[in-house]
Amino acid sequence: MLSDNMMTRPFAVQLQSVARPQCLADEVTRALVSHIAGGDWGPGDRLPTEKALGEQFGVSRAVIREAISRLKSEGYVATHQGKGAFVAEEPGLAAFRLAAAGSDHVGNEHLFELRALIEQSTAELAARRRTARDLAAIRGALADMRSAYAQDGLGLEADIRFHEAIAAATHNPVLGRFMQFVGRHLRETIRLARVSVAKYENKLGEVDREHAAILTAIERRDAAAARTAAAAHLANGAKRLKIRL
Amino acid sequence: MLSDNMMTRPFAVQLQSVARPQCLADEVTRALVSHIAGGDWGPGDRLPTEKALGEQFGVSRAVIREAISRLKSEGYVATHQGKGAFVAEEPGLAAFRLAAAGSDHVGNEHLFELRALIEQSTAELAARRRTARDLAAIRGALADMRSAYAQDGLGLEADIRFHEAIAAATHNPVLGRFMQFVGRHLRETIRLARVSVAKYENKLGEVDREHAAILTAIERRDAAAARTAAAAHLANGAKRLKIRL
DNA sequence: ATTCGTCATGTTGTCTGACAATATGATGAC
DNA sequence: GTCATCATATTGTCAGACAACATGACGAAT
Repeated sequence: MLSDNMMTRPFAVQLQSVARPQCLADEVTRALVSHIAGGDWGPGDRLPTEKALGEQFGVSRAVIREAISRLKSEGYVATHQGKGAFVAEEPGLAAFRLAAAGSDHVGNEHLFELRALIEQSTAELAARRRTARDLAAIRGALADMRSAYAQDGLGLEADIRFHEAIAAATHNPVLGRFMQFVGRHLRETIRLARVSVAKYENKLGEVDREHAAILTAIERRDAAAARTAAAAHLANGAKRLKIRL
Repeated sequence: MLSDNMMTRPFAVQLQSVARPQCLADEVTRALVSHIAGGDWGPGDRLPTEKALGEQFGVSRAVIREAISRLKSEGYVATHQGKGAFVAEEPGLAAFRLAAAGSDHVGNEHLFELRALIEQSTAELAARRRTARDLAAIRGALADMRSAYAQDGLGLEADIRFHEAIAAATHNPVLGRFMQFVGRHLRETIRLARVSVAKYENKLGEVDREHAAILTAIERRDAAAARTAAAAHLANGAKRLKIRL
């Protein structure tokens, strides 16, 4: 990687592909991560010095430092002044990315399935733990969604708030934040589905009934019913999205 | 944040707390992230120029660039040569961290609960989709664990392999990698529990029976039983860890 | 008057060199 | 042998310079 012809010197023409890095630090970061994830450098190993890496990649120390700075914040390496940079015991443990270190994209069906699983468990937990406040937040989001429907809107933002309010009702902050993370990654997917459902199939009533069923179960503190209702909602959502699970 | 007295110049003594930054880029990164997460700078807003930030924080442009480089790789900002750095539409969406942007640590009970939820769903899916190969991998890990028991070991590494093999059997790469992520964060917690269980309570047989129950359910492709068995394993694990859920 | 090229300015991207702070081994005094 | 001292190597930081790009102002050509 990083072949000579594109990295010899500042003048890297490289006008072939649409993907133009435009940032040497990106390239170097990718290269270093793949070295670590690929096992070339194992936990505890010392990386080459910044000077050596700079010469190897044909870039200045500043670029190398930017790349290593990223590796540090992602938990791939730890540096010690005067000693060097060392691969961490559990490289990459600091942050989770949906796309694996090597590949670039993740199939929507896999992501949607992950969301479906979490959502079911979240609904179940929310039914057990929701307070009156939580319930009010969930009801409020559902009401906003209905207002949006009435005004010919999609209610996408309220939809997301609805699910995030349920996640908050679990009173598990990590769970809540992860739901949020996954949900927002699916946001565009959800939006497209919502458009087609609303405009061409007129199934917003169906979606609303599913949401109402979840809310009712959470109101009644019926954990099993909440899980079932969430599962139904997500399964139908997958159908509407033409995703097969 | 980053009050003047600690960032005026290279000579930042600051010998009060145990947390010694030792890296200005860390500090600047934290400050910038908290500005964005805190809403001071909203999506689409332009950040101050690198020069201005450098003067504001009392550090050189190189440090600012390292910090912004991290923000870019975490999806907080996007930069455009000649224009500036702009807050992303969905700041921080690129990576998920267990500790929220502001706080530093996450309670083990919350993390363990998240793992328990995922593990149940994972076991259920694995029961539906496992191939013969998957089954062999799971069996192998369990066998290794038993060998470790017999040799007076803890079998911790085989334990982790057991659960990761189940995750792999779902054939959902995102789910598998997330399980791995959470599991490794809990590794130390699990290890401590395993030590106490093995040495002082002699309950390794109990653990083994729970693992075997999960395996059997997956063998039989009995999704409901797999979920139940996983739930029981995690609930008992919580007890052994003295975590109340 | 409009359009277009040119220029000046500001910003990010990169390079270079220097020094400070820290770790490590070698050297030498005791 | 022990310990202080020094030289060296490496990361952390600073400073200045130039390249690449964006933007608006200005003026010439139509």
